[in-house]
Amino acid sequence: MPELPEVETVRRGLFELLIGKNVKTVSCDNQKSFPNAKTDVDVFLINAKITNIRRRGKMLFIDLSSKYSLIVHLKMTGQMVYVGDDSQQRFGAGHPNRSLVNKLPDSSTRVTIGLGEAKLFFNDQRKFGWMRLEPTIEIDTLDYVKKLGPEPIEQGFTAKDFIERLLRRKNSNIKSVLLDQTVMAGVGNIYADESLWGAMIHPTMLVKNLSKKQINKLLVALKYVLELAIEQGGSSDKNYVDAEGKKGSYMKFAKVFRREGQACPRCGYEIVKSRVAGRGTHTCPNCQKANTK
DNA sequence: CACTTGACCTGTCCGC
DNA sequence: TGCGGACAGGTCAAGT
Repeated sequence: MPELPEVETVRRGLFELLIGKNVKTVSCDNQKSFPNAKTDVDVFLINAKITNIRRRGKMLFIDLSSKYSLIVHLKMTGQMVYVGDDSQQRFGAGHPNRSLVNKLPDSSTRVTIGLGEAKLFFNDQRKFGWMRLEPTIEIDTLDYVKKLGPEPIEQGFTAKDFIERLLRRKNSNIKSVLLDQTVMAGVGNIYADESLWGAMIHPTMLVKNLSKKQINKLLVALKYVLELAIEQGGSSDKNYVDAEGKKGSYMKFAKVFRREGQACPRCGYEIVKSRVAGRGTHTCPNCQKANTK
């Protein structure tokens, strides 16, 4: 579920809520959600102070004064939800978040981190997500961090870089390359479909058959959708919520994602859903031609 | 090497 | 109303 904009939204929320807080208790009810919990938690997590919250691709790093960091991957259905003393006041009576926050922990809660009066819940319905405790200084050397490509929206990521990265897989279809975290980090199914629509490129087009102009247009479209989605607090098609339990509103702006059967906002043709790279894929068959060039 | 499939899990939705 | 199957935004391993 959560892609770069969703994870970034969670990061910003956690940054506001968690910095300076001390971890007091940790409970984990699913071993796989926190594999090294047993061995390291007592020493490096309990009584540690939270000093920073960072993001890389779809991963979160919660840095601690113990020189360890909690690395979190939300995968499809993960949530990091903070509930403090003031959570009830923050959301007035009748606000949907008030009841959501009230219900935690729930059946999807895998890890509960006690922070004095407040609590941080790692919820994950499908149990694909995980958190691990690792020495902060070693994060960049971990295989699953090291292999990540650059962030498409970082300062200094140019069209030249983009072309160079894409061409590493020139014989592949463009959608699977956008989803490849080693090419670029952070793009998932929603923003792959949305950016390809924006650039009027069919997802099955091979990278080598794209013109330079099309690739430039794709980068502009990709940055646009990612930045808009961050502004909108991400996309909540289903499970996703931010650090306060709020849903994101990008889906209101989505042009094709989950809009099969509706009219393309650009040309009025009916949006279709197909399968590309093993994923549900949404396109406008008129704006995005599969076989040009 | 590139691509597909299945696996990891649970919940929901759709058709019968 | 109940049941079975398909499907869901991520990633990895294994197979073709």
